[in-house]
This record gives sequence, C-alpha cells and structure tokens, in this order.
Amino acid sequence: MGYNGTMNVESGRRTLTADHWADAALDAIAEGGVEALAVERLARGLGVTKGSFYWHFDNRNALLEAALRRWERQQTEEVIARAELERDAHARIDRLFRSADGSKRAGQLYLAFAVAANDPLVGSVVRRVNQRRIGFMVSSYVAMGLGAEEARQRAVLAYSVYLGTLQLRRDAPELIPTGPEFNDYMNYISEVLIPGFDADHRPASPPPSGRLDP
Amino acid sequence: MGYNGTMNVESGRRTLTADHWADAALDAIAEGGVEALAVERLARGLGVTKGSFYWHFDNRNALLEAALRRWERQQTEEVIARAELERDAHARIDRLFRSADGSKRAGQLYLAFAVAANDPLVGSVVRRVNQRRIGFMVSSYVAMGLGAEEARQRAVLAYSVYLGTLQLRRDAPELIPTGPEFNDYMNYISEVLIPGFDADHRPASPPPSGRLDP
DNA sequence: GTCTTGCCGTACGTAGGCGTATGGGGTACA
DNA sequence: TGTACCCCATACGCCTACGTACGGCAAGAC
Repeated sequence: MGYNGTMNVESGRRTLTADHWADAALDAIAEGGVEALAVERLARGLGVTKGSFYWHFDNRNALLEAALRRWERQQTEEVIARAELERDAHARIDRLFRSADGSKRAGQLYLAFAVAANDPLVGSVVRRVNQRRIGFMVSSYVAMGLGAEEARQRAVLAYSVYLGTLQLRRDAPELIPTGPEFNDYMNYISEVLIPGFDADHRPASPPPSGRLDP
Repeated sequence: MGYNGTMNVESGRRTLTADHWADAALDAIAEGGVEALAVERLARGLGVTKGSFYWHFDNRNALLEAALRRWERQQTEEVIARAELERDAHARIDRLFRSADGSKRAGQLYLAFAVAANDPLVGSVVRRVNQRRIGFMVSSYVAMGLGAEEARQRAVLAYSVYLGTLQLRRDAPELIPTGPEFNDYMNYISEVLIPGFDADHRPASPPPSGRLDP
C-alpha cells in the first residue's frame, strides 16, 4: 500500500512528508472535489492512519492550505515557463489553447477549486490565479500591439473560451474534436481569437507535447 | 418559518408538497452545490422536520432525482421558448449571451450540477442538457446558411464562451464589464461569434429584460 | 361520534468524519 | 546497549447526517 512498515516504496523514504499529503490531497480534489479531501480517506490511500496525518498537520484546514499553496505555486511556475518558452504573442495564445488538450488533471483542479470558492481561503487563491492568467493574456495581446481596452476585451473572451473548453472536456467530451479535426478546430479558434492569425501560414502539425497547461 | 402548524403562508396550502421540497433542493444546490442538499437542513428551512420529508420521498436520492427532473424540464421549456421568441438566428445567439447577464441562479445551477457529474444520475442529465443546448446552437447556425461541420465548430466555440462566461461571472465578476461597457463587450463577442454580424446596424440599447437564460 | 387517512413530530440506531490522547516501534547516535 | 526522538497506530469522544419506527393530530367520511 505504499508503506509496508519499514520502507516507502516509490520514494525510497521510510516515512511520509507533508508534501506527500499535499499531493495526495490535490489528487483527491481533482478527482472528487474539495469535499473529497477527507483525512481518513487519504490515510487509507497512503497506507497509513490518521495518526500520521495529525503529526504532519494541525487539522484538515491546514492540509487544504498546503494543497492550495502547492497548486498556486505550480500555476505561477507554469505561467512563467509559458512566457519564457514562446516569445511570439501569437504562439503564446495558440500554445495555451492547444495545451488545454493535454493536462486533464489541471483542468479538473481548477474546476474543483472554483466551485468551492465560497470558502474564503479557496476563493482568494482562485481569484489570484485568475488575475495572473488574465494578466498574462492581456500582456500577450498588448505585445501584439493592441490597445489596453481592446487587449482586455480579447483577453477576457479568450479566457472564457479556455474555461468553457475545460468545462466541455469534462461534461461533454464527445463534442471536442479529436485527431486531425482538432487541428481544424484549433485553427478556427485561433483565427477568431488572435487578430492577424492566418492558418495557411502555419505548419501542418505543431509540436504535440505542450506540457504547459495551467 | 413558512409553516406555522396549521397554514402554509405563501401558497395557501396547509401542508407541503413534493414540489416544495424539489424547489428548496434546487435553491440549496444553486447556493452550495449538490452536497448542500441535506434533508434536515432543508427541513429547517421549510419550518418542518424530517418526518415530513420521508413521507414525500423515499430517501435523499429520490429528492435529487426530482430536482434533476425539475431542472431538466425548465431547461427544455426555456430552450423552446427561446426558439419561438426569436426567429432570426442572429438575434437568437445574441439574445442568448445577453441573457447570461441576467439569471444568476440558472448559471449557478448548471455549474453545481456539472461538477457533480460523477454521480451517474446527475451526469446523464447534464449530458442531455448539454446536447440539447448545443443542438439548439447548431441549428441556429445552420439556419444562417452555414454547412453542418462549420455550424458545429461555431456552436461548440459559442457554447464554450457561454460556459466560460458563466464561470467568470462567478469566479472573477470584476472582469465582466458592466453598464455601457457591457454592450461594447457584447458587440465584440457577437462580431466574433456571429458571421455577418455588424454592430453598427444594431439599436443602441437592446431590450434589457431577457428572461430566457438556461 | 368514531374511523380512516394524510401529514408531520420525536426518538432512536447507525455510519462516517474530525480531532485528541496516548502508547509503541524503529532508527540514529552516543 | 541504551536512550532519545521521529513517526505512526489505536482507541476514544463528539458531531452531523441518513434512515427507521412509531406516535399524534387535524380533517373529512360514514
């Protein structure tokens, strides 16, 4: 069960760390929402009991905070990585949306946290993440030469499309094209969202492994 | 408390009905998610006790089913009403998005049900609702003269924008323009999503009370 | 006036989840 | 070898929520 009494198999460590718990918490949240963050349930999944948890954390809320910090940090790192990877603003936005096809867990995590934003802790983190993402998109549009207001309009629309696509991938995945039709759909989205985009001047097949989905 | 022992005030009925419970369940779900559908909690809100509930329903799941049926029926009725109200396909889509500004509860309900789609009962209803909505949008685009495939592409994008706007209105409402800027933003969305749309030929202020948000 | 029926209150059993108290085993280090 | 410390197991109390059993009351039927 990942812990046999003397040795933790996957990490070589003999005992668990707080990060192990935080990762398990994020997995549970991505799968079943914030309510699925249950201490004894996670303990069973890690092959230990509550005794371990309450040694590493004060209470359930502390674990939720740790998971939120971890999630926000990953978001921030990936935003920076994205900004450094693509210097062309067109390529940034195009790549952002193509990457939404890849990381399923990231989308589930956002949706799970967003629906639990009643909790002030969760809500504040969700707000910061959204502001950072929107800020990134606004700056990308500004880098294209758009004015401040038009850049904001386009960024809000583009982010809406991103969130909506996240929802559709979860609620009605049969509607999202796959295979070669996905490229056609992406070109259509790019033409709509990126001013001056011309699908005919793009390579037929972009780099398939875009691991920078927020 | 809505029930004083001999007389139900708001409806004139002396006792509650199953529909009263279903409505209260939908209110609770819109406010706090499917997990907020708690029997004793709803009973307190209605001014009665569990004894009433378990006379009208077999168990909590039966109430969830009733609420889902009620929600799906409203969705269907509103889709029909929307189709009958606007015969111009342009006006249909434009009105759909403008109405998203109005009914807050409807959006919260969709998001609450969608995030609980792990439950097979909830999931099947959410899928049907999505298929009906997308079908409506596809037919609207086809009515504009678009081909089947292009209509599908545009409908998926338009519905993504709709869902994403729902999310943003809940998670980052400060990003959605209000007042006169909302019209500018809507015109921009319409230009992007509706082929042949020309904001200059529209009246300055559309009918403000569009009560047909799904 | 009694009897039935619809609707609800009350009390109880059960399960799960949080948090606490306390003990114990293993490891490092002396 | 012994000891201190890290990490975890166990047992318990508490609360909440579901579901059940049963009793009660008001109104119409007869």
